[in-house]
Amino acid sequence: MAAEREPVEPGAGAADPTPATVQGRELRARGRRTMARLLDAGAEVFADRGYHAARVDDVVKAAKTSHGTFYLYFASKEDLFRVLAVDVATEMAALAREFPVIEPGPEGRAAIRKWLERFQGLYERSGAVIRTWTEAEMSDAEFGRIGADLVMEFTAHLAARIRVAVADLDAQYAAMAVVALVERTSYFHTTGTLRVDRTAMLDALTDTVQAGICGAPSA
Amino acid sequence: MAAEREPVEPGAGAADPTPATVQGRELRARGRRTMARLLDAGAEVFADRGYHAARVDDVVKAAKTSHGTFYLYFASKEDLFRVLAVDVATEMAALAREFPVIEPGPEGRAAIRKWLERFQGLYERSGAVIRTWTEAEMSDAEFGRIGADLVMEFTAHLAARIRVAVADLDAQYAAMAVVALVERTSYFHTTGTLRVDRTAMLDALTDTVQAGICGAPSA
Amino acid sequence: MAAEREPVEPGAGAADPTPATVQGRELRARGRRTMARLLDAGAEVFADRGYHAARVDDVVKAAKTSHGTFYLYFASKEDLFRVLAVDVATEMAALAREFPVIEPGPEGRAAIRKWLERFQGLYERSGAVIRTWTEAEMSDAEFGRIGADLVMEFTAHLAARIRVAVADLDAQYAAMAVVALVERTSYFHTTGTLRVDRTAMLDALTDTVQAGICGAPSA
Amino acid sequence: MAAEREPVEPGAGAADPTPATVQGRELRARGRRTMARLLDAGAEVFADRGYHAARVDDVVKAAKTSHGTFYLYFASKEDLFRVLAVDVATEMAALAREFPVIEPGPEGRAAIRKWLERFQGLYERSGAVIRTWTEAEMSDAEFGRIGADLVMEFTAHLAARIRVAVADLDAQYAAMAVVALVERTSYFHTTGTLRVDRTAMLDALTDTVQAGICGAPSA
DNA sequence: TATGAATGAGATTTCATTCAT
DNA sequence: AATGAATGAAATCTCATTCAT
Repeated sequence: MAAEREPVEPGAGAADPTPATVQGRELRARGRRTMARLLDAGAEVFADRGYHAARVDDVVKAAKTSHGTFYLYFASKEDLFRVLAVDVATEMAALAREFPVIEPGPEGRAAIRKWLERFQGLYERSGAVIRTWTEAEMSDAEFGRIGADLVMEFTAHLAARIRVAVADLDAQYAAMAVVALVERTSYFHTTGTLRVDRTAMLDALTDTVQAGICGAPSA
Repeated sequence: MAAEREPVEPGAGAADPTPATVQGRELRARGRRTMARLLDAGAEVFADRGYHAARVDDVVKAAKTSHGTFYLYFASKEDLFRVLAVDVATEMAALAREFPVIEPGPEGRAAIRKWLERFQGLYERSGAVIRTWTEAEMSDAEFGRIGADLVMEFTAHLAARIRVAVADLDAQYAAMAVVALVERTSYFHTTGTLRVDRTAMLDALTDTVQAGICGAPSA
Repeated sequence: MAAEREPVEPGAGAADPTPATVQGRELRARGRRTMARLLDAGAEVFADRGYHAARVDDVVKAAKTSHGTFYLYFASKEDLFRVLAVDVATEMAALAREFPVIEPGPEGRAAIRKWLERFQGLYERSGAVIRTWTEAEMSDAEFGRIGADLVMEFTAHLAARIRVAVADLDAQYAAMAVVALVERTSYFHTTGTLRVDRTAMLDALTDTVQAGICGAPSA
Repeated sequence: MAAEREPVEPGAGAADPTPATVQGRELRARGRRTMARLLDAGAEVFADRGYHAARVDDVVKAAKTSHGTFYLYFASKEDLFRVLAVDVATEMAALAREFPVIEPGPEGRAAIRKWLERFQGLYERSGAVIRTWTEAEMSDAEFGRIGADLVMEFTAHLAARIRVAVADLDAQYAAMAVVALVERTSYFHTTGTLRVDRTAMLDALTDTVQAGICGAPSA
């Protein structure tokens, strides 16, 4: 029935916390606040219950607003998720571009360590969204692509850096190994599957990455 | 939903492909065949669509049977998943117990390589169920435990073996690293996120594990 | 989300009161009865309230069944209406094919009169569906077509018969005039807009048609 | 819906394009312009989508104004429609009063022809509103009455004129036949169901009316 | 043992109308 | 006089589970 509504402009841009336009409407200050509340609520609810179990009702309750208002800002539950996902993916990609060239010695170690710390921070905040990508069996898988694409981009950036460091290693593979290591470690840590001290974990991770690529422990 | 039903005897045992008793009923030949069909169908459908998107209707269609029959064998959709999950978890645990002691040199390499190949095979067959654990936000979270428990057990076994090999390394951490590496690599490979040749992937993985633990590449 | 359900086979055939297959399922006796109840209820509710105001809830209440059941037989409210509409359209078309050759004299008159009576009967039973076609602004107008097509077919059949009777009259136009006259008269009568006795109305109508085409009153 | 609101002064008068007072407020120049825009937009949107499918949102967008403003001028969507409908009904009634006495011969023919042309013009402009009356199943049916009343009035006027012309014919019925013929023909023509040239259609219509009432073609 | 049919709670989405500035 | 934002009742549709044969 709905049929002839103009095609809903996909969620929103990305970088801005709250965009100036949604679904063709201009947003004023109040509207922006409301949208921000919805985004926060969405992130929280998806984190708590996962994509499927999350009901729009939970989101609007958390945002202290109404169903009607929700659909003023997002075309659907999926749309909300997409906005959040694209945001996180963008942040991740930016972080990947800042992955340091791996060098032996204490300076190299410090650089890696610092980067990992940032990654872990991001994961702690947005891990729920990231993990939900795995529920990729969402509508038409058109969706799981966001996750897969990100992994590819992420890996590519890392591989570029690693190539600089060690020529005779399969950089592509190494990059993937780093991604696997870092992501899963953060995953196990954040979900509490593995109870390790955060600092200890980051230290170990740093050593592994450096050693794994430079071929020898830095100590 | 399931609400107030008397506690249903949990799905089935584990090792046997199809058990002799379900929900208090004896199973004859025909019954066993039906159950087997349902299990196969379940594995396939969960693999294709993920836990939430999988409908009981899809399962019974794939098994060429009816809704009524489904509930003769399983107390619920969750019950079916649990049975499948426990099966895989059991296999995984068995595999973990056979993780070889890591040794330098070609023999060590061969042992690792062989083990990894088996893991990869298992993952290829049952990865869907494994990945679905990540949708852990299922009812009562009582469910995500299966996955977390398995990871712990798996890691523990590996750590035990590693401890034998290299005393002065944080075995616990190393084990987790191996798990992360192996699982994610298989994941990326199976889902097609990263297009690598299977053999090349296993070779690289083998090297990494051996080097990572023994401190030097085997060549 | 729903996404990948097999395309819903459009309603059903037409001529049979209740078809043997819906949405891929075979129908047994009980199923047929239920479907028949739903069709009856639908016709009634659409008649009472019109397409838009009719709620699925009204239909299932009238059919003494549940929402779930409704969607077992029809893909949507629109689907139900389409089935009813196609049924009526088919009956109408059949009736049009039986429109008599218009002849002067008492026999001609009797033939016309008899046909009009049948038309009026059909209209009385199914007028609600027919009138609803005017609400043609339903999804994509793909729908109003059923009505428009029927009018065209109807008119074409009549024109063919009229051509036989009077060569020098614009048969196409005459046919349309007859359609207009007959349909609206039935409409005004059925809705009570014009309170005329049924017999008187049919008599007058008969005279008009005969006179209009043969050029002179039959008396 | 509207539920328990105090009775709102019915939309507006009728004859004036835009009245000086709405809902108790005086209208200045700007206000009048806004109201005119809303009326135009309403006519257009109702024509395009029909009463039910028309959303207030469509109307305000077409009028380049806001929801809030809409309710400054109309108590409800229904109110807007009523205003439009009453306007058209008034025009129609006026037209009916001018229906000529049917006389044989060229002068009679010309008079009829002229009148029909005016009718057709009006129908072309306002047909959408007229057709929407058929969606009479609006709230309380209090609404379909407008249409039915109009038809009655229209028919009554015609009957009066016809009575003058031919005493021994059932004038009441003849009038209805004319209404049916004229309205449906215009309908089929405007909606494109029947593709006939406008002039040809009017000619044929004229002949039919004259012949139908005077008993013989004018030629 | 098997199955087609039925159920109904619950999830998403729409849109006329009101509010606050 | 005007407007963007908010509201929430109501409608459609889905699907795990139970029933009756």
